[in-house]
Amino acid sequence: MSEISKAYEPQSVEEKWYARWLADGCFVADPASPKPAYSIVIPPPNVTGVLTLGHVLNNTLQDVLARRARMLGHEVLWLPGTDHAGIATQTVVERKLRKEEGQTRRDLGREKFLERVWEWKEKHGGIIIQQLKKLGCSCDWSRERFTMDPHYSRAVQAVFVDLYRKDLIYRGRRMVNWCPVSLTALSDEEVIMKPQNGTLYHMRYELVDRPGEYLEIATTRPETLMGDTAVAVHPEDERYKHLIGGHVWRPFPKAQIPIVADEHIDPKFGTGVLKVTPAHDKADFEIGQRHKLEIIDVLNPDGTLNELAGPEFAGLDRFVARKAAAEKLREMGLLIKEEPYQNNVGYSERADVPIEPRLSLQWFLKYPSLQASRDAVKEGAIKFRPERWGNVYEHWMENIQDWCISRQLWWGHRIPVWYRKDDPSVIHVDIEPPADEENWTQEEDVLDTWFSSWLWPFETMDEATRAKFYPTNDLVTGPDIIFFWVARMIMAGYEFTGQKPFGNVFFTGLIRDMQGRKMSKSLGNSPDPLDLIAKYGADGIRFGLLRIAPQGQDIRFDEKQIEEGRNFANKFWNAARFRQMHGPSFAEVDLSGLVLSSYSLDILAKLDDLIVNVNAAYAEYRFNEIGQLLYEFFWSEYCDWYVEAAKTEIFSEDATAKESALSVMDYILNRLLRLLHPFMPHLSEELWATLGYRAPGHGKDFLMYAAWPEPTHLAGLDRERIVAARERVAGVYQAVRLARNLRAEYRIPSGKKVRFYLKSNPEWADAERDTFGRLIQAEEVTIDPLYRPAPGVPRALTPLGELYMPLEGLVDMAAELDRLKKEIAKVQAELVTVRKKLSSESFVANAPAAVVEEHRKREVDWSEKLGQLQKMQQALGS
RNA sequence: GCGCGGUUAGCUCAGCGGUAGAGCGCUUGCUUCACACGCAAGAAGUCACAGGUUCGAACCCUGUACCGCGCACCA
Repeated sequence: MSEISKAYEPQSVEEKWYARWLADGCFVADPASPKPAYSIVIPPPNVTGVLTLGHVLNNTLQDVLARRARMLGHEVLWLPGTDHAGIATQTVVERKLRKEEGQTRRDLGREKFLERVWEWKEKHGGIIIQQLKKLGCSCDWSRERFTMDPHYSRAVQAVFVDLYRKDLIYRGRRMVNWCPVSLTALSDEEVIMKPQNGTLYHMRYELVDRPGEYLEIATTRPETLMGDTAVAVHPEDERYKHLIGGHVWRPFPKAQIPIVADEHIDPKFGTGVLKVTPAHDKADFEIGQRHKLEIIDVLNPDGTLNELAGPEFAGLDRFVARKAAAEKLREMGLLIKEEPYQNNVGYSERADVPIEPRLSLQWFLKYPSLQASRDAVKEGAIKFRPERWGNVYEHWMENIQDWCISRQLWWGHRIPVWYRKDDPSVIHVDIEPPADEENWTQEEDVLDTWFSSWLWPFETMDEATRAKFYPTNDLVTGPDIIFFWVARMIMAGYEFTGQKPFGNVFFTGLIRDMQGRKMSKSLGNSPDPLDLIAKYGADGIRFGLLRIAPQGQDIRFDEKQIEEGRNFANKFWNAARFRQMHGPSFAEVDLSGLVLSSYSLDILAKLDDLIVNVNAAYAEYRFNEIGQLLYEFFWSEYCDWYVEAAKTEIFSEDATAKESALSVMDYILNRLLRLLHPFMPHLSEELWATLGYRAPGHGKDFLMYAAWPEPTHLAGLDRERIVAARERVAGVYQAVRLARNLRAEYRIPSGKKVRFYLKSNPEWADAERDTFGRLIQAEEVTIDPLYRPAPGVPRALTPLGELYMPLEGLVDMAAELDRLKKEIAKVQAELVTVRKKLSSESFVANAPAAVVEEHRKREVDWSEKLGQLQKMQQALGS
């Protein structure tokens, strides 16, 4: 046991233990183990990802669950890995290519480009995995998976083929969300509605049959009018009813387009007339279908206008074209007015630009196993925490639309479909290409990334692993991906394994900044967790975050909270250091062999309560409460009270008493370190080793494999004695508080030793005198049942007896009288409140006996206090 | 528009039917033999508002206001 430094320095300790755990294979899961299984799969971060505070919270929670499960004797699998993240990764590599080589992916060609992406992935990908290790995550790294591992890729394709054969996958030309930057279709979930300040243009189209008469139309998108193939009004709209069936002139390219009637039109909006552009709006497309309208697509995939828009617009960006079209209308005298207007526009989640509804040929999936998936959550086979997310899930499932699963990207799982070169309507759908491959061309598109991650809980496992560890126990994730990932995993689980993929889903809250804003790179309000780890230690950030992370509630991040975690670690460090200073610790303590002080019995009983409460909080995943419980017990009960009280024994000449107190400290610290381990693994492991503790565990020497402590209920000890001891300790502590109060009231400097007189029965008060005196910085506590205080000596009525603190003329008496007066008024007010309550018949009749009893006691206490104060007032006044 | 959260001490948050709690910050005093990343004492809240249920409400019910989120959306 070497001397340890005053302040905890986490960096070297954390590195050391992480390396040892790894070297010893502590995180490796054994499918052949006879122990009961416990498993979690990590929500695979993007390969391009770097650690955010969200990840820290999320993965700390998983680590807590995994580490506790190990201590409870489970064989634990925490399966890590990363997601290939189609668009994100492709974008990163494309950007790099453009910047460094001035090339586009098309310059390289598909194969060469993909080689580059893999190269990038090997070199820069998965930084986040290294960062998770810094956090202390106990993942089984030997099983790290990637959603484009060869096995995994095959599984993704097999699933596609399977669903195709079940008629759940089909190809169709439909309106999809098109991202003009990423140049791919997106699913509905990848579109975010944002309010936009735009302009509502009022324009007019001339009636073909009635030259000189016009229909007034309001639009936010004049640049698409070249694709208009009708105008629509509500069939019952009296203003326009007579015009239905007629035509108007589309100004450019000039053409006659019909006036149709459609229920979809809201007569109250704008002018009640809608220009119908079936190629560029979902609703318009549907109107077009109903009225068999022509579809004129005037946009290129990249959001510029094409030649169908006319030579003066072709090539213009959609937003430039908007102004140009409005300008042209103005020149033609067709623009009536422009007004500022706010509407909601769908944005591409990734590229952060407005998406374009676009008609294109895509692959779609009818979601499988919907019923089973809905029932699972509704009936509790899968439990969402907090439960309210179940409603969100149910609502989405109820209104679910087919999933557009094809993406016009290169990085991803290529769709296993081949078209015959001589007749593309003949298709081959299989994992394997057709035998005469040269006569076929493979589908260019890849699959949506989520079409691979929805298999994550089981396709990451081989058969033996799955037999042992699937279904997994807990999933920890953010509610923002409930549709993207959670719901789809449940469906995939039932569809492909016939089972739920996990039993519990714990949704964390979002971490926000102090202004309540989402953390984001562009705002620059997201602190780098690695900086925080360097500054406060991984255990500090873990504990700090866990303590403030309530159940599924958003969290405002404040570095102060992390500081608190670090301080807690430091306090632990010093508590261990204090223990270590007083000689070698006892690895295993048998309480029944010791003569225990009242203080020891009291703290041991509190430890039992702590274990019970911590277990109860774990059962409900109330992590913040666990943190709170540990903090309070350790800091306040153990350090502030027990250790301070036990110093009497520790510094005494009585070797037996000293050993008893030190043994109890070992007993407590031993269990406390185990309880702390999931939250602060490195520090607890270090102190476990420093103090030389061992515990009956699960075969390995590390704390991380020590058994989870159980409450003993102080078995084997005399119950009555415990009760009496605890009562006495409570009395002493209360007396200490009152004495300290007295000192502070009279502004006695903390360091000043003071003489106290205790008018009390010496028989037992004497036994606690040393400890009592120590706790109140007494020069001496004189116990004298016959003590006669001089008039006006400040006193406190304590459970130990009347305590006096002679001031020896150091205090200003006038100020003292003044203070007493105020105090008396306060006590009188309290008395009134209590008496009022007690005089209420209904209260006495209806409230539980214990509550009434407490009020009675309070009444007695307050009146005693009042009498006492009044006496003091008299004494001082005279 | 529909739904879900939130509103408690200066700040961040616990509490969810029986005298309002923690950490930070603030005030006062402490180089007390583990710890100033500390110790001790303290000030500080009509628990958003209005009704209701109850002997009793921050907590349950009904509304209102404001903040946030999700879903759906009208050009």
